[in-house]
Amino acid sequence: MSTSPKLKLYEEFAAIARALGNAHRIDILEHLGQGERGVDALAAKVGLSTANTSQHLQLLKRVGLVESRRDGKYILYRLKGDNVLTLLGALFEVGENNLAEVDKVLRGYFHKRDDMEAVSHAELLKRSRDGLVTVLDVRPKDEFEMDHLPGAVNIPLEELESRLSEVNPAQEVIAYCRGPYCVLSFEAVAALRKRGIKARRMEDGLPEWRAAGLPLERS
Amino acid sequence: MSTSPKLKLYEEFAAIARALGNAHRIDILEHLGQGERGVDALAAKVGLSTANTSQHLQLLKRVGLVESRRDGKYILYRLKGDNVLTLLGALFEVGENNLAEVDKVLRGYFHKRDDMEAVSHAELLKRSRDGLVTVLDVRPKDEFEMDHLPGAVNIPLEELESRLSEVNPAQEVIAYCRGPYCVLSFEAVAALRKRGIKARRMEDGLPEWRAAGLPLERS
DNA sequence: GTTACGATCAAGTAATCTATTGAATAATAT
DNA sequence: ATATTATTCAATAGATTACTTGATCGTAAC
Repeated sequence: MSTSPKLKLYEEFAAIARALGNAHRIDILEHLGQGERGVDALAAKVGLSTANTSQHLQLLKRVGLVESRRDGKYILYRLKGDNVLTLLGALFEVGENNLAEVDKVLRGYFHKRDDMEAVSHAELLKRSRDGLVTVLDVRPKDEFEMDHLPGAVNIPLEELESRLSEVNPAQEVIAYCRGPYCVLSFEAVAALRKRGIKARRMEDGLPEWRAAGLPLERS
Repeated sequence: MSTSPKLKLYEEFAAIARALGNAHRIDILEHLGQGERGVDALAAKVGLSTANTSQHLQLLKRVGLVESRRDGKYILYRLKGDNVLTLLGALFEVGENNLAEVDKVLRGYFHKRDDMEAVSHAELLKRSRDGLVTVLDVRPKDEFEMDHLPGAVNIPLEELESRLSEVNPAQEVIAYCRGPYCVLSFEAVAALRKRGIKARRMEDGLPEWRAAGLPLERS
């Protein structure tokens, strides 16, 4: 059995899986989910050296998870198609359902995920259109500017404390962030609630919103 | 930043991905998709030593992709929930769409996949109920006996040549197998067509059929 | 041209993964 | 009890992976 064609195929699939087999690369993919990024910018976001980030990106590219284009002296990387997000979603779901460790981290750190009943895209859209809620984008300013939910207000998490007056305390706040496990929105909801402001999280993040074909704004 | 909680979480997800990062383990998962199996039996199917298979299985178990139970002196492993199949499906899809290598193998070996327009579950079910087609299960006898599509005929691929007379040449044959990349059904369709018998493949395999909640038979 | 900057490459080290071997358990059959 | 069969454990060698460092290459600005 000199490597059957099936195994050859599986070897290719396994290579894709291996590419997902590193926490930093998953982090990189989440950031790319926000939109195109250059290597250096990404490196700063994920806290790795440029060279290292470049290598991770090349690996991801080799297995077809991301693609790149040159823009002047920058090389911009982006996710290659929506099925990458689907794959990540499937991976997260298995983890959340099948791995006790994940559950522990979620419950322990993320202040009990279920407590913060997540708001679905549909509900957010409806209540936002009716003017019933404040949609809060807690990502850094540069990410917000590239793309955000329609009508969203941007207060990066670090500034939330100091800019609390900008939030209308009479309305419920729905916070969102990069993805389903982005810490920022969990923290934001917790902080707002401590101030007595009604707050919930959107069920996932901007990339999933975009993948669902829902409208976006750019400023 | 002493490993943020997000990275800790991603590390768990990455561990799951790494578990999928080996062709043999994907093979094992495909076989487990057929149903519960003991270690030795599996080892024989996937062509690995018992010890090695055991280790792979334990790894898969550690990350929540499979679970096990004892039955007498056997320890039976099975997939842990349907989302594992979903994850595999997502992985396959990314590979098929984004990786040129995969496409090459598919076209090269599998006699041009698109040529054999795959039959959907719904179409198979309908045409089978109307008695218009022969549903052919080309997996080994033991797998067939555990579970198979209703009304399916079992002729393992190796026996197809010699048992060709059992196939009604007036009807179209729909062959299926273990999963979307199971070689057997591709081969079977090719062999049948060479004999002038109309034949197509089901779009994927038995595990996906079961996961879709469609009826099964046991003999 | 020269300089600056973003990105990649090449080489090296420590850590991890794969498969093998042979020994150790665990349950059943005699 | 003892033997048998199924599975796991422990130790190991060889391959692969992650990250660092410093050199190199491409493009744009001066």
